[in-house]
Amino acid sequence: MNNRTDTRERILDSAEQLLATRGYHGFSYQDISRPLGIKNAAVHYHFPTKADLGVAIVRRYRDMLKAASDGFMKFGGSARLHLEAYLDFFMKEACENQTMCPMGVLTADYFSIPESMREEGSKLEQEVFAMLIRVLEVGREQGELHFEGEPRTKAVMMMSVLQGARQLARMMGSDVLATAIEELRRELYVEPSTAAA
Amino acid sequence: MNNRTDTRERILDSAEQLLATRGYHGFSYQDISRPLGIKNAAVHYHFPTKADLGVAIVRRYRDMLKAASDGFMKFGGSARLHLEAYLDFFMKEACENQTMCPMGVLTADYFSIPESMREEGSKLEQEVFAMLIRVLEVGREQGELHFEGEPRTKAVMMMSVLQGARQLARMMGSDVLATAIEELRRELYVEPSTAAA
DNA sequence: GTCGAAACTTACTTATAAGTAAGTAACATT
DNA sequence: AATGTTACTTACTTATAAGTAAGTTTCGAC
Repeated sequence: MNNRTDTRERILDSAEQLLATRGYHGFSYQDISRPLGIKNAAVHYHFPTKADLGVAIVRRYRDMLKAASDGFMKFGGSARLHLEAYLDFFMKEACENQTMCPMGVLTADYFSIPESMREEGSKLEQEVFAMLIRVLEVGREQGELHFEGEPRTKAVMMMSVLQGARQLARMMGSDVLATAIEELRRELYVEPSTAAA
Repeated sequence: MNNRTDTRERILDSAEQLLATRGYHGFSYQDISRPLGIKNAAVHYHFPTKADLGVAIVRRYRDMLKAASDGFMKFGGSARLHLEAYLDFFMKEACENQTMCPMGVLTADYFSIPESMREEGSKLEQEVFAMLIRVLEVGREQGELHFEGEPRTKAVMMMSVLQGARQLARMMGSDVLATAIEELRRELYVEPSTAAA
């Protein structure tokens, strides 16, 4: 059982990395099995089809995000700190291996991935979106975050910027993502000039 | 010669569409040849390798953008109208067939496309980026556009939002992109509140 | 009317992806 | 000590992608 979980988990780790780097059609079972020193069919044992594997990756990512978010709520949970944690995590993940945002992968390959993966991706998207909106709402109430208009609109802008910048950074260099995140922080944290003077 | 150009151009049209819909690894020469009623090898005649085809698609897109931008300059060319033309074009292209932004495709598949395509993509990126920065600079001087900070930073944000929102719209629906573009316009066109009251 | 080049088609080859069926080693249970 | 289940491996099959070599048609120039 220890061994079982181990191999399964290692496959998922490797596949997640490959998916985020090369997209759904950009890697094969061989790319997973060879570096792990196992056989192709071993991967099929744990994940009969590539669709199963894809779904499992997204599901695990959802679980991880949920756990991280829940864990954060337990510590008082200021909206600003919650957001900071997310941005730090996002930035670190992006810079370490130049991967795409998981939502970026899913939307890029959207019309060529199995239906089951699309469904799982849709759930992830709704959860991330809901989380962001919630943080923005609470943050504004707490006076920690500042923005005009609907939280939903701001959430759309933030998700788009993060995903877009992370992808652009692969081609243009990581400072593009750093610039974008810095600007997002500035917009949200600095109070509008009405309070000044 | 008429016929030559015709088939070549039709191949490019079809391949461009496929690339923007399914990514570089998501389509094959068959997907191109079959609907056109030609043979697989006919595609290879015009584009010996898939890398050649990919490069040609990006190159043609660059040429098209350059022509459109140049054409716009001839008509007086207010920065705001130039930007409007680009946003309209972008929105229309996205909504008609739920394609990705060309830069989105290139960055998503970045580590699994041929080197030659990466180089061509890099040129496209620099041109789009330069164009955007220029429009922002001129627009601010003309008093048509309003934003804080460096034009480069604003350009990074805009490119990221456009690319990110266009991809997210494939999963979440086209109103996400509409919302994002509307918000971009609002930010740029509405003067900051210091001028009011 | 023939020659040659352009624009293909026919008919392959080679590699790889995804998946399966049958067998085996280890270990856990009764 | 036999039995079964888990976690694999070996050895395939099938499909498809990418590319190539050689032949064919068309059509304009000479």
